[in-house]
Amino acid sequence: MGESQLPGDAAGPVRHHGNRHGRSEDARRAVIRAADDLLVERGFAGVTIEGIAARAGVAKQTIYRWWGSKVDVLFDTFLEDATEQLAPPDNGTVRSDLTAYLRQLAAFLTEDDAGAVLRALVGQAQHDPGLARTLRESHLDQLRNRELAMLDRAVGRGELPAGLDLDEALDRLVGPVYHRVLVTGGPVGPEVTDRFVDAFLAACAAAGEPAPVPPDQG
Amino acid sequence: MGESQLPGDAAGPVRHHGNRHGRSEDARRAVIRAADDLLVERGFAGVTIEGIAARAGVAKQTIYRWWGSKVDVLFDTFLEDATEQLAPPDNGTVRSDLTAYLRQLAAFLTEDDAGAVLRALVGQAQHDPGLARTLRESHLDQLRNRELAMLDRAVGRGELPAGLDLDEALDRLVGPVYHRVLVTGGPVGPEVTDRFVDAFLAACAAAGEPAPVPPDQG
Amino acid sequence: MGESQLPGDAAGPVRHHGNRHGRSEDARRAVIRAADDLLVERGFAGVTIEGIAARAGVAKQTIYRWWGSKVDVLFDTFLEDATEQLAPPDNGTVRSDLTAYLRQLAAFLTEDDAGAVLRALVGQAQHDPGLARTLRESHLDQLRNRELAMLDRAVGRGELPAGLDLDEALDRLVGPVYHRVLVTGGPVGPEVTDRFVDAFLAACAAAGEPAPVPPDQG
Amino acid sequence: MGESQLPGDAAGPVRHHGNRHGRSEDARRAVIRAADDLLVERGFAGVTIEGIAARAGVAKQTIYRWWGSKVDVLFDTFLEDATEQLAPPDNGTVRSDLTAYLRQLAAFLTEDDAGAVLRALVGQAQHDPGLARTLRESHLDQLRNRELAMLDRAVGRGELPAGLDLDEALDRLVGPVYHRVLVTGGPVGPEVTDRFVDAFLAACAAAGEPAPVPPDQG
DNA sequence: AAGTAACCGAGACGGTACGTCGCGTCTTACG
DNA sequence: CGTAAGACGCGACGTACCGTCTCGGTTACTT
Repeated sequence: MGESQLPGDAAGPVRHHGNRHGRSEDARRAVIRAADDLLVERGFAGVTIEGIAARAGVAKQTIYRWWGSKVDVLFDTFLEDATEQLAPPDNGTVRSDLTAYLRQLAAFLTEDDAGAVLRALVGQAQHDPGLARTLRESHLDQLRNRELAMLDRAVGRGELPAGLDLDEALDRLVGPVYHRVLVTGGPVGPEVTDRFVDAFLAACAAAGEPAPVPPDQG
Repeated sequence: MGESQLPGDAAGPVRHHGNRHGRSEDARRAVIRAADDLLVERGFAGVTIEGIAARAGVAKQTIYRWWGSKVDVLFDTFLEDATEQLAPPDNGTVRSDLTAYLRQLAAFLTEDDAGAVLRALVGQAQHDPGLARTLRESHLDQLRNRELAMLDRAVGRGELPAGLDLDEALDRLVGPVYHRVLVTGGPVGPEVTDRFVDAFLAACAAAGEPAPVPPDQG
Repeated sequence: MGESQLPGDAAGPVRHHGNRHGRSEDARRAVIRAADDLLVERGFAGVTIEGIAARAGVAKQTIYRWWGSKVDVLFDTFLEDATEQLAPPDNGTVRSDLTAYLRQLAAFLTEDDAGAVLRALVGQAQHDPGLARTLRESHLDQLRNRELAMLDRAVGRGELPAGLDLDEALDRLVGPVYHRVLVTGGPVGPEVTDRFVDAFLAACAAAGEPAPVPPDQG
Repeated sequence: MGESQLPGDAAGPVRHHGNRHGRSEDARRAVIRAADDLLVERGFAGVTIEGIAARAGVAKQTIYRWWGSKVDVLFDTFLEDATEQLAPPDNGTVRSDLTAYLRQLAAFLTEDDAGAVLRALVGQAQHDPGLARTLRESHLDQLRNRELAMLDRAVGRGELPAGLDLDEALDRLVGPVYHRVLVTGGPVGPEVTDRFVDAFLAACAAAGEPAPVPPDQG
């Protein structure tokens, strides 16, 4: 999983074809493109190594040389178009940041091709602990850190209470969105995500004051 | 999907054996049991029709006669042991109900065998819209209705504001739990779920009053 | 093989249907008819117990109750229409008897439905010694005896030499016909079979005299 | 049927191993050998693609890649060991040639493993016109041509009448042998085949002279 | 007239083998 | 040395029939 060895990123236009100078960039892109297309056209089960190879005009061995499985290829497919697509913003106010980000997240998950890939990967991760780990380490953790930074900026600005557990706060924010997308299939339009932000901010505001509803006595 | 036709339904010791009167109850249970065991022991990929058949001492054709796929079998596996396992309680107070339920939900998803099946099904549903639909219609909707009733009781008692959108409220409650389980893999122990309930109640309380933090002007 | 128990042959029109008095004649005929049709329409491989049962509107068990296999059914099929179809004639002269019989045999094997069944059975008998034995004992031996009697009559009339080995003579007569039908697929029209008879008779005639060509000295 | 594409043809140690240059010769031989063994040990019904694959240590797909059915494999099995096994001799005299050849043929059909394969193929050909055609075109016709040449040499030497229909003559010669082997199961030892030759030669001799028995008047 | 027993249809069952698909590994020839 | 090509052993797929079984219904001989 995730054993994809990227080619010489910095080295400029390395672009060979059946030679001794490193992997073929053409082949790499053809594979990723083919995998993406197949996922969108035929769904996860329709993505096979043989299918990718045939569609990309590439030998199976070439795929196995650089990736470990079809999930690995999809993973690169995902990284290719999605890495910077989900950028927690920095607009200056919590409300603005959060509403913007949740709208962006919802749209990404439901409308973007890369979002479809992510859903497929998260789905597959339920069957495959190794993939789950790779997925988190290679992507979700970075994203999460950027999301946490967004919250941290709000704390710095005094918009969120200092003692807030940012991890849990984040789950309370994005959790409902993921839940609708992955589990209920319910709508996640801007009105919905905006209200999620409202509720989140209301809870945070209340947490900074004496709780108006006394805790459970039992 | 979900094309399993149950036999003698409600009552009566209907216990046939492969004749014109319907399917063999023995075979049905052996299949479901085998699928469950295989999922727990070897994971989703380790569940195969051939494997189930061999383990259950049943012919493949018998499985194909009554179920459409391994997912279908797992679905019945899930219904078998989980239908009543997740019962939103009615303890008399919101806080008590919600903390109890979220603890129960988290434990189910992370510790119970049926929870493992549910995670697998939700994962597979990401690749299979038909399964997603069946899963919701056959199970998740009922559960959700019971969950909504739990919230509704709290509204009736005046513990939650009357104008609350219960659907969104529910997503804000259980969403963070599912998110941790399905996406981040973070912990969902009682302390965590209790704090989720705290935050939820705080937000609801605030919603019933003039908001102490003014909404974003932009 | 050949375990078909025929019903009370002599007892008149025994014709019941789901009772305790013996097998259903309707079912028996429907089965035989279905098997015959299937053989002609779809060939030997297209004859299956399930297919016969479905086509005859009969339960599989009914077939297994009275026959042992599809070959057994075909066997009855064959006996039904072919037992008396191949009757070595008694016209008074060898030449007449033999030409008539060989023409009849060739036509039966190549044109008659029952001939198709016989070819199928002989074919199957190559794979199945048990069937081969049954086939000979139940049918071919009787036929052969009638054929031998035909030759014996000719010997009695002095038309064939007294010392003739009738078994070998018969093989020299019908063997070429079977060979063409079963092996080469060559034509076996009346002109051909008539010439076979000519040659046979010529050899027999020569055997009654001093051989004009001296035997090999080596 | 007979769609087996042979590799390196005539000569040269072409010995590849499952690459772009053609099929694996090892696999081909293992398959043929396994099929042969299974036929001899368990009969035609005991020959299955799965059985062959297992015994040969070969994947089913490899068999299906190069052959179309078990009959196809048996066909190659047969060609492998039998092509030159039946060689009509050229000893200089008809009697010598024919007695030798008929003995050889009878022994081949009744004792040789390849003979068993041929019997199975001829049997199967009764159910399968395609196989019948292939069998004739791929093997029997060549053999027949060699047999006809043997007779033709005798005609050239003046040992057989010039006007003889060689095709029919051949059927009269080998037909009785095939008949015994395929139909009656009667013995075909040297004494028997020698007498078949005697009769054949007697008929031919008589055909060259005024017939001592006048033809039928009716 | 009721009971009973043999045969019927239907069809589910545990199996074997089918022919296909995709896996991941391999060997080669080319550039 | 990386590539396209593709054969290989392997495992699982979903299907077709096999031969066995249990069932409820029908019918005609008991009693």
